[in-house]
Amino acid sequence: MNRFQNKITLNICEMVFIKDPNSSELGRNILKGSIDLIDELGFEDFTLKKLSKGISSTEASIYRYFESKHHLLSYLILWYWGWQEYRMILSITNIDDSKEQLKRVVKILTEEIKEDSNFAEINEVKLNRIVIAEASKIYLKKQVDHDNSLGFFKKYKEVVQMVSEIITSINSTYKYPHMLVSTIIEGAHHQRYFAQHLPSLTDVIDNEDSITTFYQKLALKEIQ
Amino acid sequence: MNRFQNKITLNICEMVFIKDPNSSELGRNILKGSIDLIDELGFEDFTLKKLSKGISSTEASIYRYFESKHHLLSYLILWYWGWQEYRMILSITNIDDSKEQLKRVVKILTEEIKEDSNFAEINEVKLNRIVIAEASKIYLKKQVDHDNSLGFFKKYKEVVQMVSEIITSINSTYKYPHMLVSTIIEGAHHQRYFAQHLPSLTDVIDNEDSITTFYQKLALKEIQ
DNA sequence: CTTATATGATAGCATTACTATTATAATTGC
DNA sequence: GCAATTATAATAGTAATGCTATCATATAAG
Repeated sequence: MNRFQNKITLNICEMVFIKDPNSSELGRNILKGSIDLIDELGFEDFTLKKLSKGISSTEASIYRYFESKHHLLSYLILWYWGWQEYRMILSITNIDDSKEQLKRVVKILTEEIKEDSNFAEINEVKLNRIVIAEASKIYLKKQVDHDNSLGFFKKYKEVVQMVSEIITSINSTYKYPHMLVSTIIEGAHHQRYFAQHLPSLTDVIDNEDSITTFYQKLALKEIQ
Repeated sequence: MNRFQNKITLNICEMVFIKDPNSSELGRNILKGSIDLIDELGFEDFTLKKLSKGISSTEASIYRYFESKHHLLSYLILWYWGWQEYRMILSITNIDDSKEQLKRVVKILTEEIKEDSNFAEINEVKLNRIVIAEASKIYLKKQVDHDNSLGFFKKYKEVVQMVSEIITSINSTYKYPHMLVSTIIEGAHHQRYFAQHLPSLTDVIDNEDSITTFYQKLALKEIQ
């Protein structure tokens, strides 16, 4: 995968930011610093003031890139789904069997990210933890419809759509592809979180990625 | 169900409140008022100051019942799971077939609550919407381990455990009962929310409870 | 070398989440 | 029936938050 990285940039919809954080040193510091700090403190205790200190800048400067901390988190999540889409496409390239495709994309969507694949200033391991713990907070808000109209959830929807199409190509009569896919994605995130904090809500088996195994099997059984 | 209601009270673990809100008029006003207001404004815009105005009391008085607004929400969620546990038990009483039991409890956990069954000051229709939109916020926080040790999630775990046991009685070799159950519960909540706000993440079919149908079938197929 | 642009420094403001103090009303114990 | 306790209200206050506004300085482009 590495040899592609300097050839592509992930496009993030301009509605999420005021000024593209990829266009400057400060912008990239904001991205890197916010990922570190949100992962460390959690989104509620994360503030743009703390971030500005961490990257030796000021609150006012950060506000020239993002309208609010909510927008900043939304950007990170959007970036994550763009990245996942990219990984999914790579992983099924040249694979003809739809069932194998499904297994592979479910793996990508449910596995724990364990290494930082060196995408410039983005630490994917931390970002994955942030998505698990914080992503639902961006849509579980009264402003959801407004944010949706601005494209905040575009990449997430594309990911769901892509997997839904694989499912449909396996079983064209299956009625609930989107429901199944979003259940798997959100479910896997919950299970990873539960495994850490509320283990009685899950069934973790050591030395085995039971979460990925569970959802891969579930998907195939469900659409038969 | 109505004839039971004045005979039982749902016990909420004392760690969640300072003073039992069921023990006084003001306490009951707090419960009723907070359900109305959280449902209306969402949890982030809900404040104890606004609540105190709504129920003609003061912030300081509310703080004698609940340590924080987070504790108040936790109480409401805990009450909800106690109520769901009670409904589940009633619904499988005298039903011998485990598969039928599973269908019934999955229905309870995934269906939309449409009528207020008149449980004193609790409006279950609104509370159901609150659980869907806000419940994950109580555990997606850095304090989750601490809150867990105080029993904030006890009822939720009991509900998951109860369904897991039904699953095990259908198929004693099935490896992931808890994972399946928490996937169904959280999944159903997400789907209800998506149907309203992000419909492309789900598959809603009019005049049919596709969400309940989907999860009932999914559960049975999965554990075969 | 002027002018535009990006960033920094500082201050400020309304709101939030919560605490502290005192006053008053209602209940309970005797 | 009255003192003593307890519950609630009224008010004020505090530190932090999320965000804005202003002005100065550094840098870069034309």
